[in-house]
Amino acid sequence: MKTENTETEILNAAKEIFQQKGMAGARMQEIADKAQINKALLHYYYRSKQLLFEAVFKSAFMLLAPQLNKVLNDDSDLFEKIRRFTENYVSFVIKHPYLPNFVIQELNKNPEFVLKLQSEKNFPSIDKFKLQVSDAVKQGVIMPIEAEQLFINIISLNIFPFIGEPLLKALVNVDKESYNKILENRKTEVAEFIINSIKNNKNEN
Amino acid sequence: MKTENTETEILNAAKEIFQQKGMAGARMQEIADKAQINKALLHYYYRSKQLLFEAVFKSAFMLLAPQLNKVLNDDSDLFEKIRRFTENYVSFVIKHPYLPNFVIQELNKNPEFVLKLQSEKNFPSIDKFKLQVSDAVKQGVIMPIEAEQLFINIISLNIFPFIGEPLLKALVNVDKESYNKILENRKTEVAEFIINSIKNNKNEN
DNA sequence: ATACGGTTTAACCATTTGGTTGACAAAGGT
DNA sequence: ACCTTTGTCAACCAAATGGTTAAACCGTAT
Repeated sequence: MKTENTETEILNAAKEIFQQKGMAGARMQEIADKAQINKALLHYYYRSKQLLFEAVFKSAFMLLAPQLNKVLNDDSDLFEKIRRFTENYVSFVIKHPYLPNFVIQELNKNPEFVLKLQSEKNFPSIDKFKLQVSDAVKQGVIMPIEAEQLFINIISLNIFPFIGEPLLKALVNVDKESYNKILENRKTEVAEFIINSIKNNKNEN
Repeated sequence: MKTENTETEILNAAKEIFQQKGMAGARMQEIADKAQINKALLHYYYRSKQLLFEAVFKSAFMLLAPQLNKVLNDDSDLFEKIRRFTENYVSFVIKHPYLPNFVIQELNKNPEFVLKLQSEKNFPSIDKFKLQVSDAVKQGVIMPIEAEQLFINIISLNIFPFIGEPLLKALVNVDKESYNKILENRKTEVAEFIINSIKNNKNEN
């Protein structure tokens, strides 16, 4: 009886395959091979491809959510928060290289999926961040900007370089190694780029 | 004999299906249905799913490339160029909503694809942009920044809000209509955000 | 030892899917 | 008129694919 072990073995194999090939491109047999078990076991534990996929997807999102919460519900100072998030995010994605792309991609092909996620307890909420931004604006720490726009900017600058890697690597015309250096530099560059844009230079208090 | 017409009819149908469902998710029968022709005709004109897909992909990229060239090889002033690009890009994507996501996605699943694209004559090159940025830095118009980083920032801020729409819409917690308003505002907001970040305030010459 | 529960497998099944074939129609040249 | 080329289709095919089944396996409680 390996019981519990097999189930997670399957989930791990499924994560790899689904995240690399997507729902449509993944093959149940390939997942079974990677988990080194009989294909029937996939159905024994997860009933169907759809359900196995949903387990993988939910698990992936649950890994991503706390990352996003770092920008949204952390209590630290706005600038510090931006710095910490941009620095942490790179290391996170290096550990899970296919994850952001996977989540984005499947969400695009299945937009109603988001409803299931939103009902989860720890789904990130932007409310606290909005207050923090409007406070910073009122106190003259930063130039007027809508929290939504700032949030979208932060996320875009951090996530897209990974999702668009093949395209950007070709456009910037560098090899894998140089691109990784560029990404490494972004750990600090992006935060300064953002802060530089929003900080209010007229008030030096 | 409708000849020439059928071929483009197929390509148009294939574009829609492939861009929405990706290579793996697309079905030849569905493309034939959308083109209102017999499935055998798909193979008569394009031999295989792979070749039909490549035709669609290349055509999609050829639409995207000139957009990117606007940032790279246009002769206008740096700030003006950034403003024009961010403004134009939104209208472009509204016309081709699935296109950027499609290109990014298939490039991720097929990174060697990029080689075929790079050999094309009008593949965007960053060289001119690099010169322009380093000149602007030398002349004190903008703060020191590497052209590659600036380029990645511009592209990220403009493309990601579309690719990540389902995710961002949920995180920012707004409906389709409000999100579109946010995107509309970004036509100008993004350019100012970028320029604000890089422009040198100390030299007012 | 035996019976029982959950676990695992090989073999199997129905459907889907990309691709092919052969007949036939519609021009177009001679 | 007749033959060749091109375009179109219904029917067909083999392979792949998600899913099922019935039997075997195995630890454990009786």
